[in-house]
Amino acid sequence: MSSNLQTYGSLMLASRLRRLSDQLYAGVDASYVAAGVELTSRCFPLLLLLRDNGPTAITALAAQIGQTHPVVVQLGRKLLDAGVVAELPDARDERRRLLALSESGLALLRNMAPLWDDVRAAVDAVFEQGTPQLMASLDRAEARLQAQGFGETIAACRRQRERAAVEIIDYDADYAADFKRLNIAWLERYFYVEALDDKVLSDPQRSILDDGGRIFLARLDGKIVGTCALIRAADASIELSKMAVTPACQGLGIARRLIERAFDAFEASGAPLLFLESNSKLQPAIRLYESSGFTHVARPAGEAHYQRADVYMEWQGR
Amino acid sequence: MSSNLQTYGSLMLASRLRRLSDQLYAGVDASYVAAGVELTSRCFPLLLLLRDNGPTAITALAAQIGQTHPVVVQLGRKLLDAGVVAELPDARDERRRLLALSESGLALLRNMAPLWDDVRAAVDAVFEQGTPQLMASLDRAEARLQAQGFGETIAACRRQRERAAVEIIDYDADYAADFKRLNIAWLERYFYVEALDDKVLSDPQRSILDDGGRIFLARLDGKIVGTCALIRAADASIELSKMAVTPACQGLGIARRLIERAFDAFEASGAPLLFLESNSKLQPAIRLYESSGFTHVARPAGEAHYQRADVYMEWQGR
DNA sequence: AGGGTATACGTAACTACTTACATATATCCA
DNA sequence: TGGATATATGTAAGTAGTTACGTATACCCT
Repeated sequence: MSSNLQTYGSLMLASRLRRLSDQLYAGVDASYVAAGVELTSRCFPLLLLLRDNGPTAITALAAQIGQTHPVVVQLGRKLLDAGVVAELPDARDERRRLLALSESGLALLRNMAPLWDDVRAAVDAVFEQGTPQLMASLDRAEARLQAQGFGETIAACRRQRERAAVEIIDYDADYAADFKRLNIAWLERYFYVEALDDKVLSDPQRSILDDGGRIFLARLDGKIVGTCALIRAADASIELSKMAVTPACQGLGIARRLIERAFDAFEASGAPLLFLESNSKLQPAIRLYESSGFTHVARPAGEAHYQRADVYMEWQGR
Repeated sequence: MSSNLQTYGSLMLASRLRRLSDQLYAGVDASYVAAGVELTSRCFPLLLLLRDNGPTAITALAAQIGQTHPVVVQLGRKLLDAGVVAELPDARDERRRLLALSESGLALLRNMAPLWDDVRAAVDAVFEQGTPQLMASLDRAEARLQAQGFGETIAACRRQRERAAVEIIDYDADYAADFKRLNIAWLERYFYVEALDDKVLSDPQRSILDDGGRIFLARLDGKIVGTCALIRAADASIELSKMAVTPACQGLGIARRLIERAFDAFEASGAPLLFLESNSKLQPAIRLYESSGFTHVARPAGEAHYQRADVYMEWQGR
């Protein structure tokens, strides 16, 4: 036997649910026709709501049946024609038009009771006692999807997968181009490339590593997507610098993991002080630094290394 | 809080499944757009089938995705335009047109793998570990519906309910009109009304009951829907007669229950013989008599009561 | 009080299906 | 072997929903 949709599991869930829904609708409609009911099954959610909640405005109905308001407008027309609902104005809001169940609508609903018993029994037959669990599952799923749409849920899963797939690795000469590319892109995005930048970025071996500094890289699927560096200052203190993550991979916690790795290296080095320089317009970065244990302190004597630096922070440990 | 669809339980299942399906489709499509996939999620069932089953004809694909063939024709056009499938003729059947996955289609599917992992993870998140049960439930429901459509399932439930709601009661003068109506309708449907019929049916009290006969009625929701009678013959044997069930209520086992009640009465009466006369063209009725313990025997001396009678049976007990 | 913004409803156009029907080829059977 | 019947595909029109947009009323804020 060749493959069919069942083979693909939950990937094809939407398709199978749609098909199931269509079959249920068709069956119910057929049984209504057989019973001489003139309206289709799609009309009854509306009628039941009107019975139980009294006269209701179009958009309120739409929200309750979980569909858009044009559906209610169209259904409403049919129901008015059939005489099972009446329309009345809303005294307090002239934009509104209330739909209300008519006498004949109420009579119709009373007549439906035995038919509906049959429908419920048929659902139970189809799901073989699984109906309560199914309904509970549906309730939960609807609540979940109300809180967070399915697209966002997928995006969250993607982020989580990528987060797990990101590795933090040590610098290697093979990555020189990546290191430069990421930092230049960052500079061009937020500032401009100063003379010192180009010197440092073009030869990280001499400008950072040979002095006892460190460079860390974040790798996702073999591609370098983030970096940061520890640079040894003249007085043996260490500067956290060259922090950059590609925009496509922001929000995956990569910066935080780079910093954590830097903290490990700093602590192992025995250096007396870890500081950083940044710019006040980089609020998300600064919040990250603050939440990682950096505090704003007065800059010690001496000039900032870069023109863009108007923020100075020192690390207090985790 | 006012009612919403959850309140109505499995009656609104079709509506809720449809809504859920739409939300899932929309979410998946959004994630495809975000990932730069040009095709919509509805295309992929087809592509997966082509990958796993090789070149396939239009209607075969339609059957496997569970939709009608025009869908496949339309989808196929889109997929051909996109270059992900190719079409080829079927050497053995010139009516057929086979769709086959192209190289770029295969490449596309390979690229989808991580995205689909996210979709599956998101489904699991939405159903909170309930996915396996849900899929099992779906499998069962689909199998059930394939064996018997939902409309038929509802009809079967209706029959069962009505069967349970039918009561067999004793005749009462209030029901004289019903008794006559049912029998006349039956006669006009299959034969014509003979002189003796009208005499018997118009005054059952004198023609049946006063001789020690019995009449039983089947009542559904207060309405008389079936009848049968025991008529005492001149030689003290008893004839089962006047069996009629309204067409709308046939198939509910009403005739059988009427007969069973007649058997009870016959046994209580102590009469020596229970027989019936019928017509060979009433095959369903005759099969019922046969399965209830009646056997065909030679008619004893004497004429049949009615012209239409060409079948004579006697009861051998249950 | 009045001007900008939000909300309620209606309408038009689009999507993803369906059913119904037309046409060509295949198959079966006397 | 040819004629009836069945099957494969295509096409047109209908259905149940959607999004996008227009208009009128309500609301909010200074």
